[in-house]
Amino acid sequence: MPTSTVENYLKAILVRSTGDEAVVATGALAEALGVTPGTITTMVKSMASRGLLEHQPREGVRLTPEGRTLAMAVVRKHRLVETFLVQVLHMDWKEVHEEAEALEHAISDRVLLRIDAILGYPVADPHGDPIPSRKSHLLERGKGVTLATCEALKPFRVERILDQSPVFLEFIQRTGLKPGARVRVRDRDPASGVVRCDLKDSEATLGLPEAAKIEVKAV
Amino acid sequence: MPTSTVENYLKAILVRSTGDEAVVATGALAEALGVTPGTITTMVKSMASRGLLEHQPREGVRLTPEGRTLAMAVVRKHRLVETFLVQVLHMDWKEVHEEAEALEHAISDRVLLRIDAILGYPVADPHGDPIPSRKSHLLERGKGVTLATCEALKPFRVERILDQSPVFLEFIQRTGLKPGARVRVRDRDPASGVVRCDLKDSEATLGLPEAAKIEVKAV
DNA sequence: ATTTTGTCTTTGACGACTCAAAGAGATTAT
DNA sequence: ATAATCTCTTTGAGTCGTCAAAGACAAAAT
Repeated sequence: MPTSTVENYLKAILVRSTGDEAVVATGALAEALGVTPGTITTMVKSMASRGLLEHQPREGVRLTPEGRTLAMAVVRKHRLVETFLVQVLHMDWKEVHEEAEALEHAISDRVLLRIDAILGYPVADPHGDPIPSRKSHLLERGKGVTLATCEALKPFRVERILDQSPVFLEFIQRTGLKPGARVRVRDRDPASGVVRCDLKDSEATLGLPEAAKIEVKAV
Repeated sequence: MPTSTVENYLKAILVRSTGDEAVVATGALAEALGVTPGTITTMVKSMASRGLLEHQPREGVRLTPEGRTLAMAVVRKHRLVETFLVQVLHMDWKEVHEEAEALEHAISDRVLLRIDAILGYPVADPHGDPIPSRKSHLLERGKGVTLATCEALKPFRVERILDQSPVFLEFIQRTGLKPGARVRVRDRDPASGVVRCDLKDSEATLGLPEAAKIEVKAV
């Protein structure tokens, strides 16, 4: 039974391990977890000795199958809890991320199953992030189509919000760019870095980096 | 913000501090928390220096008003969570104690308020234990009327189960002696230590120490 | 009054997690 | 090629919660 610290390390590595190599730099982890680089080195060594990951000094870190499975379970818990807090406890979707951050380490599999059942086995959380199934070993990555890259003037639907920070979610809330919303890019100006979108009966203006955090799908 | 260990110490002291003096022996805590006496001494000293309790060496320990308030909040969380797990998640009431044991340290006040509201501000958990209100500073003690002491042949109602251990709850479940059940003591034999009770359409036989763990109220 | 017994405290140590600061490797710039 | 820079690792130290074992105290027994 990993401690909640180890669970957080696993989760941070998993959501950052992209593509084939799936190697994550220790510096990125230090940044993400808010600890000093030395702390990461120490923890990573101990996790490696427990078989949760492989550590190539000065290269980075890669989850073993076991570490990956554990990490997936944590992500699953987190996203199911988020969904539960919104759907059943009617909490504000801007608040639930941090609540789930604590709860994900305290909830047993038994309770999680009940939650899953009550929610009707959802496949995505309120931010549009996919909820891994119980046996899944793959974390679906974003397809890469976002408001920063999608074709202009064609209709899309917001699929997923790739940034959980309160300020950004507050903006999403304000503009109505939540998962499920219909959206069309009116124009995109690389020079000024501004994207203008039309929604059902409103419009939104945002910067390119922010647009890249809103994944969309053709509709 | 106390750690979950400190919260457990506070809770253990609170539920054991009876009557006026409200002094708890450190040995009782060691027993209850499953740690060695030396550990209790160490923790108790650090909690005393934080103003959560007073420690009379070789006498015992007494919560300060601050410690008491904190402890009440933990008990409140525990019992609300238990109630939630049974009523909303439809979990078996025999399982919820240990689940709540973990969850009580991870749930924010915000979430707790939602839970409280959804449950309709209950005043007792599934075992009949009173749920302290948000500002309450008193932990209601058992009135002392139990199946071991109540008048025979008169009708009573089960009010509260004073033992949360799985084996005992399993017995309660089996016999139907759950809070709310109507019960009448047919006879009590001090020589053999046996109490026989009638329920709605069944009967139950139990030992005197066990009968003392079932609080009842005249009806 | 002295010994025994039971309970509580002290001491030294350890594992998990963390930091600050110094050191080592690798990459980029000059 | 050498220096500068950036990133990562090492080292020494600290906190929290824990244990085992040795010591101190007080109440009960003789």
